[in-house]
Amino acid sequence: MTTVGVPEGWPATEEEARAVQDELRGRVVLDEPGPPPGTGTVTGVDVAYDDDLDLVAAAAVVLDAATREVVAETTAVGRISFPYVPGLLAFREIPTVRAALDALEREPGLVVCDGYGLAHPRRFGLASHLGVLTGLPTMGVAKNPFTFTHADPAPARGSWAALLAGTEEVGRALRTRDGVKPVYVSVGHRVGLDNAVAHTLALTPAYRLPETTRRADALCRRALKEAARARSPLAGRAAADPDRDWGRSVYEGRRDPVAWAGRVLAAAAGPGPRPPEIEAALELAADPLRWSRGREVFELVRRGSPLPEERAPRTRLLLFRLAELVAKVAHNTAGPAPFFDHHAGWAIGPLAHRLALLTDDGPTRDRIANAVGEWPPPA
DNA sequence: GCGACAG
DNA sequence: ATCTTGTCGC
Ligand SMILES: [Mg+2]
Repeated sequence: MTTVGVPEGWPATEEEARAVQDELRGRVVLDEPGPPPGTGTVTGVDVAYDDDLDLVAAAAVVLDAATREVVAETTAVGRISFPYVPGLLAFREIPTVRAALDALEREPGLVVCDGYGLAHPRRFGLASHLGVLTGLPTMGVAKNPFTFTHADPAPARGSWAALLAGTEEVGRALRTRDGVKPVYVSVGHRVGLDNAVAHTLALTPAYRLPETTRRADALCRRALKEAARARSPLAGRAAADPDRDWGRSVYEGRRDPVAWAGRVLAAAAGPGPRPPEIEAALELAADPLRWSRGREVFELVRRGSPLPEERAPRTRLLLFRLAELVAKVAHNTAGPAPFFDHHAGWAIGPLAHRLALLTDDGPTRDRIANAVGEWPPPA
């Protein structure tokens, strides 16, 4: 298992990500038929997430194309590199998927992705993107329809209906099992559509989804559980927690939770130079007109925050956590659904308390206590 | 402007 | 994707 961070220069906004797609889309190769089904190897890639733990796990499983037996498999774990935005899935999945592919000791052959390739608003879905970045032949098999409408294919396995963008066929809804919901096949890089459909049928001897994605899906989920367990061995328990109860009462007693959270963060950050992420959270909290941008600030803070196992100063880690909570509370107050955990604000008081106990500076400690407004009863 | 929207 | 028990159907 390899570990990866967010790549240098990785897009941080939707605008940047769309620009990257427009830049790279010209490099897709669409005039190669690609490897014939049943020859060489086929590898499935897939990703599983735990957004709360900021964890992504990817798997690559190489199958013998003729026998469909597993001949190699790798996993990689990384941080969340981008939020899920329809049309920008690749920016969320690719860094960790690439790490898993790079860890392979043998050539992957044709790569089968869990999602779309050409059948994408800008003709540059996950499979296309991965193909351009790796040079490997790629195709996409999606479980759900996306942008393009299609007729319902006949009930027999092998039947299909075109995914049409105007008059252009960008993919096919393909029935892989009799009477079962179709999958959605589109080409990625260096593979033709007929060939992609043939591969999909060759990979679905028993179930709706290709064996490649079934195996990669199972493996990356296992890898995610393993990574989550390694990070917090005690996760999963829910015990009575007096600190949490106190945090709840402090938070819910506030007239203006967002401004309060901002003042607590300001006190905890102390005077002097502050990391830009903290600064952003402070500016967010200070201006009600910005609260609806809480989600973006949350993502900014999350990207900049040190990993729990990193040997960064404890206070710095907690400060970033506090900034995340400020952004969450702001979003929950003014932002559009979906909301963060409704109880996010409950953690602010206890977190500030812990931070205060860790600071050597007496005045800062007092300022934090002051900003919070009350202090937990001694245990 | 509103809703839909791969994983 | 993820949260989760039972339940409807072959
Ligand atoms: Mg997937």
